[in-house]
Amino acid sequence: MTIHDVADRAGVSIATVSRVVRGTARVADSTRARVTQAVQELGFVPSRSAQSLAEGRHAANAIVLPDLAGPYYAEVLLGYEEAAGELGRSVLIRATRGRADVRALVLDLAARVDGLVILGYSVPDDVIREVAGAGTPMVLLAREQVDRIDTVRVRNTGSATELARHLLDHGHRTFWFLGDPALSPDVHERLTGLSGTVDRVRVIPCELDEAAGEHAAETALAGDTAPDVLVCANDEVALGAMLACKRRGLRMPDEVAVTGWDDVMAARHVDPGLTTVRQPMRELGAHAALALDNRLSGDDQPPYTDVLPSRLVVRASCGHH
Amino acid sequence: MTIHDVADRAGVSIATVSRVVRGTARVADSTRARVTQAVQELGFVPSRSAQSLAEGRHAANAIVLPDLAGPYYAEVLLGYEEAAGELGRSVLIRATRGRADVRALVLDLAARVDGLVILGYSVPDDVIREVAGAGTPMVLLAREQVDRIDTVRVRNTGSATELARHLLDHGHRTFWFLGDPALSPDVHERLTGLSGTVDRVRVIPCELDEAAGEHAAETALAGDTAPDVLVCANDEVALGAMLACKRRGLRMPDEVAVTGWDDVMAARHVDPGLTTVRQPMRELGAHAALALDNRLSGDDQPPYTDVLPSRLVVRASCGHH
DNA sequence: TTGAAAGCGCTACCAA
DNA sequence: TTGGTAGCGCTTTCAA
Repeated sequence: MTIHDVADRAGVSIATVSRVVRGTARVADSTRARVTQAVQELGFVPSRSAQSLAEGRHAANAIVLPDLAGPYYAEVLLGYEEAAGELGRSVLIRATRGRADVRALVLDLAARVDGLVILGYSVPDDVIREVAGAGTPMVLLAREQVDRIDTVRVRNTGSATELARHLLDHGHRTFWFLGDPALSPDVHERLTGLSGTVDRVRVIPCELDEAAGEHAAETALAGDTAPDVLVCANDEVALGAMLACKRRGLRMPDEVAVTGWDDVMAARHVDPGLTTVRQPMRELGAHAALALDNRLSGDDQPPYTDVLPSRLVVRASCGHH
Repeated sequence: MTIHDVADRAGVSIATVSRVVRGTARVADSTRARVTQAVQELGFVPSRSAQSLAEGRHAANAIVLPDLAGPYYAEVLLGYEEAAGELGRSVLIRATRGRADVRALVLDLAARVDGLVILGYSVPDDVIREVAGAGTPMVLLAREQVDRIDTVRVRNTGSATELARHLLDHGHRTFWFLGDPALSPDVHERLTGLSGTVDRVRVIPCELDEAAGEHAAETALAGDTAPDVLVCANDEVALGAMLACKRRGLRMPDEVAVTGWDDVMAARHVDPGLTTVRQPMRELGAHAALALDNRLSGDDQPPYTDVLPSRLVVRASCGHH
C-alpha cells in the first residue's frame, strides 16, 4: 500500500495524490474526489519514515527523565505530553536510571526527533553538550543551565528559605536534611536554601524514595542529637520518615516535625498532614514543550531560563498553629 | 553529515561504511579502521528515517493510555518503558483522554512504530479493529480481548469476589459501589465480581479521581440508606470518600468501611489504612512489552490472554480484626 | 573484500 | 491543474 497504488487507482500521478493528501496545492475538485475515494478504499496511510526522510523532519520530540517512578515524573510527563500533543508532535520517552549506556540512548533518541527535553540529572553534562553541539534543539528541565540552552525550572532556593523561616518561627532549632543533593539539582538547591537560612544543618544523604527516607530517619533518630525537625528532600522521603517516627512512638509534630516537597497525593492524607512545598509539575512539563516548540519554529530569542513559582503548603506536620 | 561524507573521507564506498557501522558483514581490518576513524572524526550518526525506510522497520513501539494522571498509569508505563528499552525499542506514548481525534492519533502512531500497546478504553474497539486489520501488531492491556488480539490483564472479578467475602465476614451488609463501570474494563469487572457475591449493590457512577470520589461519597452518605461499606473502584476514589466521611465526623471503620483498588502509596499512609487490592502494575506493562516483542519477532503462537495475579491487602478501613 | 546501483515511499520543484 | 522526476540517506543485493 503505497502512494503509487493510490495513484494508479485514481488514474493520476503520485504528485497529485501527495497534493490531495497533504492539502498543499490546488487540485481540481473532480480529481480530488477520485483521489480521496481511492485513499479511502485502499485505506492508504503515508509511510512516516518516507515522509520524515523527504521532509527532513520527524514531527516528534522526546523527553529524557531519570526515572518514571513516583508522582513527580508522571506529572511532569503528563504536562509535557499534553502540550506536545496539542502542538501536533508525537512524544518519545526514555528513562535513564539504571541504564549504563546513556550516551548511546540519547544519541539514538536525538536521531529520531526534532528536539529533546532533558529532565534533571538524567543525562551527563558532556553528553548534553555533545548533542546540543551537534545541532539538536534542546530544552533543559528542572536543572541548571548548560551552555546557554533554554531552561525551565521552578523556584527552589526561595521556597527552601521560606520553609526554613517558617520552621524557625515554630521554634525549631535542630535541623536535619534527608536526601542526597547529588541526585538532583532540586535537592541540591533545597539544601542550599535551608543551609543559608538556619544555623546548622545535619545532612543524611539518601535516595528519594520512601524506603530510603525511612532508613535515613532511623539514622537521624538514633543519633545522640535528637532531631527537632526532619526536612526531607521530597514527600516520599518524608512519608518514609514519618513511618520511622511512628514506629518509635514519637509524636508529630510535638516531638519531631517533618516536612517534604512536591505535595503528592499522600501528603494530604497522611496523619498528621504533611507540610510541604507545592510545585507546578504539569506546568513545568508544558512549559518545556512550548519552549522547545518555539525553538523548532525558528524562534530567535536569546537563550533564557523560565522559572515557575512554588508555594509553601502548611499542614500539621511542622508544628501547631 | 551523511554516509557519503564518511565514505569520501575514508576513501571507500557507502556500502562499506554501512557494513562497518552496522557490523553486518566481513570488512578488512585496515578498511574498518579507516572507516571507524572517519566516523569518529565526523561524528557521524545515521539518519533514523533513512534507516527505517530502507529497513522497513522502526525499532520503536508505542503505548496508548487513557491518561497519565495518577499512580496507576505511571507504574504501568514504567514497567513498559523499562522492558521495551531493554529490548532495544524506543517508546512513544500517547494519552487520549480529552482528545477528540483518537482515530487520527492512533493511525499516526501506528505509522511511526512496529507495534502498539493499547491500555484500557483509550481507543474505541472499531479503531482497534481497523489498525489491527491493517496489519499493525498489537497487544491489548487491562481490557477485554478484541478480535483475537493478544491481551494482558490482571485478575479482577476474582479479587472482587474475595474482597466481597471478606467484607461479608466483617458483617457488612449494605454495599455501595463508587465508580463508573463504563470508564474502564477493570471497574466493570470489579463491580461484576462484587454484584455476583453480595445481595445487592447500589452504584454511584463517578470518575476515577479523588474529587469525584469525595462527591460520590457525599451522595451516598446523604441518602436515607446509611451505607455500611463503600467499595470504591480505585484508591483515589476511596481516598476522596474517606475525606467525605471524615468531614461528616463518621468513624471508620466502625460507622462506615471503605475499600479501594491498586494499593497506591497513599493507601498505606492514610488513617485508617486503606484496605485495597494490590495489582502488579509494573509487571503488567512489562508483560505487554514482551508479548509485543514476541509477535514482532515472528512468534507464531495462537492468540492468548495473559492474566496476572492480584492480592487483597487488608488494612484497617474495612473493619476490626 | 569491495563497489555500483536499485530500491525504500514520499515531497516538492520544474515543465507542460 | 497536472505529471515527471530528482532527491532525502540508507540497506542490500549482485558483480567484480
